Amino acid sequence: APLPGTTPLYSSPMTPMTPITPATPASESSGIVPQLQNIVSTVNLGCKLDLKTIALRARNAEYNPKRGYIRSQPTVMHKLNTIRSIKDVSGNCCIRYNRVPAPKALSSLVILLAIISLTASSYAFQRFAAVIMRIREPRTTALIFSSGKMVCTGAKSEEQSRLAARKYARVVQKLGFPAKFLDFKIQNMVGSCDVKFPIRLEGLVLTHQQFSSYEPELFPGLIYRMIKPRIVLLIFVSGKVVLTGAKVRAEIYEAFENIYPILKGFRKTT
Amino acid sequence: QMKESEEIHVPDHEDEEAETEPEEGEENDGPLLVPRVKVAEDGTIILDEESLTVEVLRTKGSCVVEENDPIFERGSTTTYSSFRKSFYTKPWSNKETDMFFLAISMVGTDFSLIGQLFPHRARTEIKNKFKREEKANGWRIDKAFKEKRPFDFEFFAQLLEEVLADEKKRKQKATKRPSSKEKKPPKSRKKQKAK
Amino acid sequence: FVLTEGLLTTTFQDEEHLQEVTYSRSTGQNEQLSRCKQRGIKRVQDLCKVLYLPAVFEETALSYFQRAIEHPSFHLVSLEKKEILVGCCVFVTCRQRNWPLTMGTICSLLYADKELFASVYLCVLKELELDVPALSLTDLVKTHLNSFKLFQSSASIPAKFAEDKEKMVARTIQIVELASETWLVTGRHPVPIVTAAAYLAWQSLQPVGRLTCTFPRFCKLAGTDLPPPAHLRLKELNDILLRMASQLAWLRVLNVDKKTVVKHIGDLLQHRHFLLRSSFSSGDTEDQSATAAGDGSECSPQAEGGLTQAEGCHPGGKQKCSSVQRPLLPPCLINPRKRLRTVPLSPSDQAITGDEAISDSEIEQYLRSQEEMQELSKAQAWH
DNA sequence: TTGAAGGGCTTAAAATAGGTGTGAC
DNA sequence: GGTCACACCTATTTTAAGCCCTTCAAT
Repeated sequence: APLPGTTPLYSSPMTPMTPITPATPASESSGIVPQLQNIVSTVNLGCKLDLKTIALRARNAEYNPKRGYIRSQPTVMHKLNTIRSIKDVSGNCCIRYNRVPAPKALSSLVILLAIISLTASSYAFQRFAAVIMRIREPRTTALIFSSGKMVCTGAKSEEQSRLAARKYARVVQKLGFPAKFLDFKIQNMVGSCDVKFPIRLEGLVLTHQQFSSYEPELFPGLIYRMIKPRIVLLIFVSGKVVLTGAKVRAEIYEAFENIYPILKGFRKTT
Repeated sequence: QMKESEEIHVPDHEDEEAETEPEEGEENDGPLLVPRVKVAEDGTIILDEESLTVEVLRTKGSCVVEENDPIFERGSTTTYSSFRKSFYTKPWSNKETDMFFLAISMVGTDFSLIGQLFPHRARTEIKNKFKREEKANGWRIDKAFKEKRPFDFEFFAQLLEEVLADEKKRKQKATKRPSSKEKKPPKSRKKQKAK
Repeated sequence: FVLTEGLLTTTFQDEEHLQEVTYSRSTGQNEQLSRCKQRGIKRVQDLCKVLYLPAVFEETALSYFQRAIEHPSFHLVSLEKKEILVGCCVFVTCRQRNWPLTMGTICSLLYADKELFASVYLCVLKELELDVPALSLTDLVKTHLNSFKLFQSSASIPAKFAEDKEKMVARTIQIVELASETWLVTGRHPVPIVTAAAYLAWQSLQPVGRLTCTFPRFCKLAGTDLPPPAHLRLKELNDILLRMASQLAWLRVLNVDKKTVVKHIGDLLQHRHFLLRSSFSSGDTEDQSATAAGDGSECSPQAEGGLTQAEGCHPGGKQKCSSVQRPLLPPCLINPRKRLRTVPLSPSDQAITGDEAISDSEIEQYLRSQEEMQELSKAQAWH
């Protein structure tokens, strides 16, 4: 598969390129290479972690395991008129203030009761049980679990994702945990590109109905579930395409080369 | 038909004072919608939670259809529903943005903790602000993270209060006297203030 | 055991029979076998009644519901979703028979959250592998206009505002088709398009006295909603009409503007194919047009370093468009929304192998010193 | 009174995981 | 009634274009 930055530039989109043999016949190649936008990977650090310690000692970390309840106070009435949100003891917002929808405005007492019931007891403020950690180089975010498993998101290449994951592991090590670096694996890749011509989605959904879902009432893009490779594509009228669900980048490239000739068939009114 | 509850999501209010009023709605439905509440001697509000909960669960989707005879015609008009649960985020002014970067340099990337420094902002607002600034002014994020400052809650709270009060004052002035084009000299942004 | 095994038959008699058996059995001896299923069946029937659907729809909807409720993917979902499932099955049935029911209508009947309905609906399509035709805009025009109160004068509708229904439907359909041909429909909510087209149709059928009636007032008269995107659709349609009008010599001398162009909609629609061809670059150059509107096709396939530059040249392209032969393109390509983008990979980023050494000092910038930790806990205690 | 602008939600994918909803055993 | 085996909420990332909502600027 062609590599984005290293391949000689194609002087013309339709010109078959010489150096690397594409999977498809040269005459059918799109000449367009999808760009990777996001990579999700997992690693097992191989030891149990105390997330509270990590959150306290790392200044690039965040952790809200669970909550307490806010007890209703006489000041609730006052708060109603002066603030825009109520936060729980961890500082997380549990209630936001906006305007009551006009047609079915609720009486303020009902609102107050709802707020009290939510803050007082019946609502459990579920929080996520992982440390959220960020580094700037490569710019990524990681979820670190007490089991020692870690998820790394936001990298734009496989190598970046691996390097970032190693840095997170080093931070954890430096905090005193015997972290290892086991089973690094790319779990998902997202790519995007532009075919440079508008696409009649309503025509495409007719001829590829078994793979497509196009519901403009719900989402402006057509959702195309390709079987081989098993990739989901979001196709937009503008000609922009998003590809996701890949484990390796070749799947993104292959899926795009598969869809390109199909899209070319719908650039004009059908 | 069927207006009442709308329930759980907690809409809210803020617009006006309601304080004075247990006006309550008699306009809304029937006997059961309003849960009972009483005020204890110390002022604590006590809610008959059970009634509220039951109410909410019941209205949540169950028998809408069978119990009324809506006159919906085919292709009817009422179709454009918008039960959206989106929340409006007040735009960040330049000075508040400066405070945001100050917070970053004080506590790092703990958005919940930063949220405690901004009483009027939710964690998601802080997180979105961070992501937005990362794309638009990534260098400022880097700079703020590297320039560590001592974490002084009181200092921050006081400074923020001043900034917000200032803004409010300015806004009122602007609305009352539109002529004054003073507004605010567009400084900041580049050089940051705050000691 | 499955009570409904073999239930998905195709004839009315079979289905009715099995349905009866199912109901009595489950109520009589096996009550717990899905209380929610029984309730769901009842709700499907009620919903069909409320919507005045033809009798045949009910059986189809019921068979979908039973298929769905027994499908492994829906066994363990929340009760709330199961109730929405009812609406999805009715909705699917309507779609398959080209009955123009919108999601908004069904959501308001079910008192359901639109986003939740949407997710259940997409799930049903995926899991049951259903092929559902798109909502037919032509059919939607007919039924949507049917609810307008414009077709006979009354206390609230002056005679000059009343319009013949057939004429109104015919012209609205033509305008919707024009919108579709000019990329105004793809990816957009259908109802606002119809609303905007109906307004233009109504004005154009008798411009005298109606030109001064605003869009919101029109909707109020007709007793219909005015969804926010309808304003945008109206603006886009006006833009197209003006462009078409500029091709006709006798209109050019009249100096038509966005208000007066409405008077000539009849003429414009008559020659719409010709006018579209001549007012935009011809059909086949769509690929050139894309090139003209976007950045050069040369620079984009590969160079991502050129991304920011490419954005920089958009304004130029836009201006070019507005003057002469603008290509016929979707509005989202003509007025690209400026969005923040992540900075692209720099060459040095691409050189990363993943095996680089990691310095201690780099890691240490992420750690709090002993003093910082004390400050932090002190501050939190205070709070 | 209008619009424009800005921010946040929708859709897809994938791993991580506790607590709880759900219904058949 | 307890077990089982999922659902599914919270959270993270990233692109696409449309819609919704609020605020503020000109007319």
